[in-house]
Amino acid sequence: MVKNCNFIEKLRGLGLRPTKQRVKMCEVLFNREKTFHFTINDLVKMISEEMNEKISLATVYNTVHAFEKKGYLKEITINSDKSYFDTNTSVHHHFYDEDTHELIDCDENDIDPVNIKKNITGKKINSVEVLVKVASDNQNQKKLN
Amino acid sequence: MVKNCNFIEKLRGLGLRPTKQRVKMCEVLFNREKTFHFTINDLVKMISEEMNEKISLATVYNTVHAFEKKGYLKEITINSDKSYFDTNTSVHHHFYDEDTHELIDCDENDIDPVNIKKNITGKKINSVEVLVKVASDNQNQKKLN
DNA sequence: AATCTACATTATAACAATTCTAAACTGTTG
DNA sequence: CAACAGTTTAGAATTGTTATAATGTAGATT
Repeated sequence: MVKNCNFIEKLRGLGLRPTKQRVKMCEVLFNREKTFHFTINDLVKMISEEMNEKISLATVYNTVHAFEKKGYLKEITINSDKSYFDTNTSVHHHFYDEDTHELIDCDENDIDPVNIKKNITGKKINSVEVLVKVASDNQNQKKLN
Repeated sequence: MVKNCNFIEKLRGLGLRPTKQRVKMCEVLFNREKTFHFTINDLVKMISEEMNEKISLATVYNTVHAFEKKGYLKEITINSDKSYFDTNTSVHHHFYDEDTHELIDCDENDIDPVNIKKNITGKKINSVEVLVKVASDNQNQKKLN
C-alpha cells in the first residue's frame, strides 16, 4: 500500500500542488490492488462514502482533468452519455455491457493484436483502441415493469 | 442524383412514414457523392443553409435516431462531448487526428478484421469499433491543447 | 372525398453532465 | 511571516439531449 507521503511526492513530480483534496483523491483512486473505471459521479460517491469526506464537484472535475492531462488517469471513449476514466493508463481494450453500462478490461489474450496496414501520411499512431459493445443474448427477454 | 421519390420509397421500406421533414433530411444526408460525419448541430445548420428550411430541433433528433435505429445512419463514438453520426453504415473503423480533431474513415484495406477470441458469457457482441488516434510525426512534441 | 387514427412534428420545459465565475483559501517561495 | 500564484468552492451558466403535450398529417377505412 502506498502511503500519503508518496502521493505527495508523486503529485509534486507531476507538477501539481499536493493539496488535501488531491491527496485524498489519490488515495481513493490509486491506493488499490486493481485498476478500475469510474465516472465523475462514481468518484464523488466514493469520496463521500469511503473517505467520509466532501470535496466540491468542481474540484473533482478539475482534479480528474489535471490528472488526465498529466497521464495519471486516462479517459475512455464509450458513448456520449458521460465521461469514463480509467486508472489503468496503459493501452488496452474494453468490453462495454450495454445492459448494465459496465466497462470491462479486455484481457491481453481476448483480442488478437490489431493490424493497421495503412496509416495517414505524415502521422504517427498514438493509440489503437478497440471497444467491443455487448448486450444480453436473451432474445425473448421479459420486460419487467 | 437520387430523386425524392426514391427517398419516399426508401423510407417506406424502412417502415418510416415519408414526411416532408424526413424526405428533406434524406436529401441533405444522402444526396451526395461521399459519406460524411456530422453532429446534430451540423445537420441543423446544413438543413437551414443548404435547404433553406426550418425543421424543429426535436424532429432532427427524433429523425436521426429513427434513421439510426433502422440502420440508415450509424452513431460513432469519438468523445463524450456530443454524438457523432456517419452516413456510412458499413462496418468500418476510424482514424482520429488529435492535432486537427478530424475524423477519417478507415478504408476496408487499412485494418485487418479484429478477432475477438473470448467474449463475456451470456452476452452477444453488438459491435466492434477500432479508433486509431494519430498525431503529427514531426517531433516528440507534447500535446499543448 | 370525408373521416379516422396512429404516428409525427413542434415549441418549450426539463434534465443531466460539465464548465464558468468570482470570492475565499492555501501551499510555496523568499 | 508576507505575498502571491495556484486551488477550492458554491452556485450560476452553458450545452447537448430528452420529455411533454398540443397540434398536424399520412395513409387506411369508410
